[in-house]
Amino acid sequence: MGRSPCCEKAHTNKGAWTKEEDQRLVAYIKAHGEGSWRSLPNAAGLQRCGKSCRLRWINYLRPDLKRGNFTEEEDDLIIKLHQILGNKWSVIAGRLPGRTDNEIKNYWNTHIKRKLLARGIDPKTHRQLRAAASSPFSRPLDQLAAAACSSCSPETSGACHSSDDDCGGIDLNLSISPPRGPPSSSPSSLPTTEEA
DNA sequence: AACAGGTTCAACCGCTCATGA
DNA sequence: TTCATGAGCGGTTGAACCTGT
Repeated sequence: MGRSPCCEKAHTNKGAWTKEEDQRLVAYIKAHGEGSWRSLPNAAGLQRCGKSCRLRWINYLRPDLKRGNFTEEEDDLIIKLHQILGNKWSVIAGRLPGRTDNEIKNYWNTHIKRKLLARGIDPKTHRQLRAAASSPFSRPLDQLAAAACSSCSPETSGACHSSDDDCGGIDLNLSISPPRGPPSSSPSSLPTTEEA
C-alpha cells in the first residue's frame, strides 16, 4: 500500500549470482567500501537490487567469512545464545566471528532444531518436552545454562544474561557491536569466485 | 541405473527501525 | 513532529544436491 519497491524490478536480475556479478560487486566494494546499497548496483554496473547486493556480500563474498562446518563449541554457543535471545540471528551472528545471520539461521533450522528435539528439548522454549523426558540424550538446556553460569538459576537465567556476566567461559556481553570489521581491512584476502 | 523423497542453503520478500529533511 | 527514504532483520521459498530403495 503506497510502499515503493526497493528497486526497479523490471531491470533487475534475480536468482543465483554469476561469477561476473560477484566479481563486479567485490571489485566495487574493494574500491569504495560497503554502504549506499541502494545506489551501489548502478554505480557497480549491476542489474541487481541493492538489497540483493548487500545480502550477497554479507552472506557469501565478505573476506572474513569462515564457511565450512560448525564446531561443537559453535553449536553450544548458538544454543545458549538462542535460549537467551530467541531468533535474534544477527545478534547471535555478532558473537560468532566469521558466521552470518543467514548461515546461523539455516543451521539452526536444519541441524540444531533436530538435535534439540532428539534430546527431548523444545527448540522454541528450550524446555524439556514431556514425552521425551527420559531420552538418554536429554540434558535440559536450563540445566546447561545454569551449569555454565553459577549465578543463574533456570528461572532467572534470562535476566542474568542481560548483564555483562561471563557465563561458562562465554563472553555474553550482548551489547550490540558491529558484527564485522571495516571492509577495507584486508582487501587482498577477498575470495575469488574460484573459491566460491 | 533410475527414481523418489529428504535435506541443505542461497536468495527473495515484506516488515520494522533509524535517520535526516 | 511528521514524513520519506534507506538499511537491516527474520521468515520463507525453491533449486540443487544427497541418500535410500
